[in-house]
Amino acid sequence: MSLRRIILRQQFFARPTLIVAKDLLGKILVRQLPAGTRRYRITEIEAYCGAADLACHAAKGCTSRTKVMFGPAGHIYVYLIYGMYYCLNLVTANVGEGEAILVRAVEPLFTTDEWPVGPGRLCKYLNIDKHLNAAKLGQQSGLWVEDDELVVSPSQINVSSRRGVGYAGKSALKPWRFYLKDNRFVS
DNA sequence: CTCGGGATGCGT
DNA sequence: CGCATCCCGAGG
Repeated sequence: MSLRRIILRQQFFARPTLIVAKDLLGKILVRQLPAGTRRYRITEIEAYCGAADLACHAAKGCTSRTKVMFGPAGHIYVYLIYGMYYCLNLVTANVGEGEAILVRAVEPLFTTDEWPVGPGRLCKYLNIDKHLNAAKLGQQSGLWVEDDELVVSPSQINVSSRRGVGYAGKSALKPWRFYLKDNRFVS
């Protein structure tokens, strides 16, 4: 077991989104709340790749909602979906590109009955809502990502099309969902 | 202003 | 498969 807890900095996220996505699998999402600090392994994510990606909110342009995605990497983009669930995204790539990664599922690294699988449930259990929107990952926001030096090789990653984006035409076919093989905390 | 629909989850 | 529930973006 590890344990050098190295916090991933802005530079980690300021790279091509598909690269960041694969590197993010297996990393540790940390949530710091008054009740304590909890750690979760990232097991499932999706890449959303800017204006040309019709499934990406950025395809609608830089609006009051999407401007966070167009801002600097390493920031948090949270939005409300279906009137009841929040989705957690981590901004990637360069300023102006409008790219981000949706965190869909994590594995709790502590004893719990939580089942933070699916973007809505994940936000529910980690107490993530619109107040975190536009914040920067780090101690200040109580949400960050650590590298525990676990190595995830490409052979341990499964790839598929993204969930719930059938409306996005050709973009819906992009193989931009990534999840850990042999991990039951996947949707 | 209205209106259609959504990066979901849960119960049937 | 239907539905809850509300914000967003498009259009008048």
